[in-house]
Amino acid sequence: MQMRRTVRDLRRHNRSVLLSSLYLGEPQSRQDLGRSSGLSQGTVSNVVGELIEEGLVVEAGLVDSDGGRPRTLLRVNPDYAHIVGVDVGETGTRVEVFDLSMRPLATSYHPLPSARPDPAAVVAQIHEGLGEVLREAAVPTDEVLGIGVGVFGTVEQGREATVHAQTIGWEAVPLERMLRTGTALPIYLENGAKTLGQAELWFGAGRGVQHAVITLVGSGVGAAVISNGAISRGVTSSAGEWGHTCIVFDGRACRCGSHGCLEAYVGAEAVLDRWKAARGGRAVPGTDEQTSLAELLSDGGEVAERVLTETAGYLGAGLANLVNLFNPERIVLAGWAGQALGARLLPEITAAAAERALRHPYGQTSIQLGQLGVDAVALGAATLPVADLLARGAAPDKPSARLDAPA
Amino acid sequence: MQMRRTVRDLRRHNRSVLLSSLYLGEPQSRQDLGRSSGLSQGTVSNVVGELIEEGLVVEAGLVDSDGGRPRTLLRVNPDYAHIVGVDVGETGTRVEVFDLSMRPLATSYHPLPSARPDPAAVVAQIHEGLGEVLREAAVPTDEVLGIGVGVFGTVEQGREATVHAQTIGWEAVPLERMLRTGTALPIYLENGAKTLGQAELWFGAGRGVQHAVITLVGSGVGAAVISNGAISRGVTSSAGEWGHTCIVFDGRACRCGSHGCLEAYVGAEAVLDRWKAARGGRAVPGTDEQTSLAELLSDGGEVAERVLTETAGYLGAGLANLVNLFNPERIVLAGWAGQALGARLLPEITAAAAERALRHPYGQTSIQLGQLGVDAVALGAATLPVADLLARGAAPDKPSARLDAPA
DNA sequence: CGAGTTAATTCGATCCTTGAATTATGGCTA
DNA sequence: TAGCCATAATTCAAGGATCGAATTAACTCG
Repeated sequence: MQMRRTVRDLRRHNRSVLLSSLYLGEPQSRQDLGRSSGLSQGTVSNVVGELIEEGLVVEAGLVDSDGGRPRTLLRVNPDYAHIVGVDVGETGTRVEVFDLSMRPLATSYHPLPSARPDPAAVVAQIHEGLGEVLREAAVPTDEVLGIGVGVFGTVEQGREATVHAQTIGWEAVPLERMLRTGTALPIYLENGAKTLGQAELWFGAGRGVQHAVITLVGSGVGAAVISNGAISRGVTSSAGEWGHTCIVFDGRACRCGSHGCLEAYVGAEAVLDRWKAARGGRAVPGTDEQTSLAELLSDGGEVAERVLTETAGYLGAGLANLVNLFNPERIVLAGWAGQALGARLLPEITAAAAERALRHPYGQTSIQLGQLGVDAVALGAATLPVADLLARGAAPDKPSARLDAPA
Repeated sequence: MQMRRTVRDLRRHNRSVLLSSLYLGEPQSRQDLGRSSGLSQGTVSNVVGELIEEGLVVEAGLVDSDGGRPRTLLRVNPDYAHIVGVDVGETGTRVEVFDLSMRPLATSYHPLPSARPDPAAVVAQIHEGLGEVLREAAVPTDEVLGIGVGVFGTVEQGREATVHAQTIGWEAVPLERMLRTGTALPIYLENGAKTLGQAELWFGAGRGVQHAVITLVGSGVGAAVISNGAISRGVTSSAGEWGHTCIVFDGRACRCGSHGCLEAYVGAEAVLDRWKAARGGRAVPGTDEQTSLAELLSDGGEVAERVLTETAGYLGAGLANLVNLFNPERIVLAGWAGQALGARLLPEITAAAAERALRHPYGQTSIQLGQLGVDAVALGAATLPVADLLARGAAPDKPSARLDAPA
């Protein structure tokens, strides 16, 4: 039960409502805003005036009517600020700068030095990448709204976010504090699966949806659960570990230490393992997981097809569980392996899910492929500072960008 | 993104905050309220004055201080209104009246005439029970805040709530409209597992917790997921169908038509089936499910123990899935079979869950037995009108109960 | 070029919260 | 028993926000 206090919070909230509507929707006139928000014309005019004066919103053309003053369309000013998105993946670190409309302006990528990287090395890479992209895009630091970081492992939010990644030996790594040593910019840390989910929610296959699950199938398996338009985090932000739900009681061993996890059946590594086993132990073709999976998908032989059919069954069962537990409007199959498998097997996968889910909630769900590709982790990370901007209705500090307004 | 509008919504919201704090917490003074809500003394005084004038809140004694004016404690007036809670279960219909503090005043129970009851028959039973309990408790209709109904099956909220219950052939039954024909009181319809969850959340094992899952194990298996202090519903309110998540890929047939559902392993009926199979097909002792399960728990023989150990394993795996997906602070094992199994097997169950859940989220969760028993479905149903009262900060219509206040 | 139409702004009325000052209510001590 | 002190609760002017009606702005059409 959050508490609102003074009449000023009202204004903050209404700014937030209008700003969000402009950012997430199409350009709108003041009239449209009034109708959709329920605010009176006068108030909309007033608030919008403030936003324009601060440079957050700009007028964007007129739409002519058949007689009558044409409405002026409004949209968020893409040049109001820039945002940095960072994707700390299992193989490397990608840093990107965006303008406020999420157009990418510059990118940098550094592969990780080892499979079990030292946190300090990762932090150094991020700082380095940050300098590179800001220089390349010629963005001064004080025009950056904030830095969003999507990282593998569990991010525990608190006074200072910490990262847990059992598989590579990170235990309560104070990544936020470590990052702060190299920059004064606001830092937002979040699990990579969740940032990708946020990206698909705002700009991809989940647009406009209030209840969704964005699944992420790569070598590992995860999910971002969106409930009432917001990501579910649970008490220590580790909700959504779909990959480690048990789907075959006492089944195949999983790298998490348990048995029968979904990841141990549909994660890319697991799929290839099962293929290898089905080939009587003969190594699978391909030089890395991605090419091997491509080989499997194009093999066409009886053994490969059987492995794929089984995979579709397991994945369908996993999706059916999501349908039954969360009753979402939409399920998005994302992640490199998910996209690859889905491109070929989506009919089989949805059929397997339909067979196992309860009829009624299944009928309310559409299962789609992700639209943004894997790079979307950095994009999603960059949405974190923006989400904060929208929620506050204003940038944290900058009091007002322009002072050349009439007195 | 809900939109607040005028400055009056502010007042409504602050009323709601103070009222909720008084209802859900201990009696508090105006000072305490100010501190916990962040509102100024003056506003608290003002709002509380209104609430007292309307009869919603009463002063409840003084607490003396060491020198200085003693604070007057405030609490919600238990006699401000009454609430009716209805439990439409698979075997019968229970109707109860409560005062606002949820003290039960009268109860009525009608067993269902058949295993596949006609909706009209159920509605007639409810109306009948409603008349009975109001008469017995001598509560006039206009003192009833509303009727909460917890019903088996899925309740789809919309303009008018409808009920889907695949297993007994109810398809989009317009129960709310049917109930309205017999009474003018506000009606709140919700799935029974969710109302029980609400009861445990407010008054039982989930008190004060923001992220919880209340599981309900009876003949069927369900759950209520509480996220940020509120029940998760999903897009058509059918979220939480934990019983029909797949836990053994292509395992035992479930009555939902799928295979390997959790319910097909740990639902009371399924447990007894497995016991029967383990006895080589010999019927199990006991006249009904409840007594049979009690026999199983007290049998002590090797076969029975094996069945119980397996049950603990399956249930633990199901709970581990909840831990991984929802990252709750607390999991409550409720429902008659859940309570019975848990009373004896909780250590085994939690051990099985610990073995399968991710270490970090599991460490954040405590798994407990339900505290309220099965009758809590009606209690939870009765909380629905109260929750609405708290959210609005006032009763929907009644403008002001007392007019004998000073001008 | 003026009438008609629709968009946006302006401004007084109303409502709410804050924060300081004031009033209320008790214990303690001389 | 009277007066002082401490704490609780109320009162009230100031500041801020929204609404709604009236006004001003901008454009089309005949």
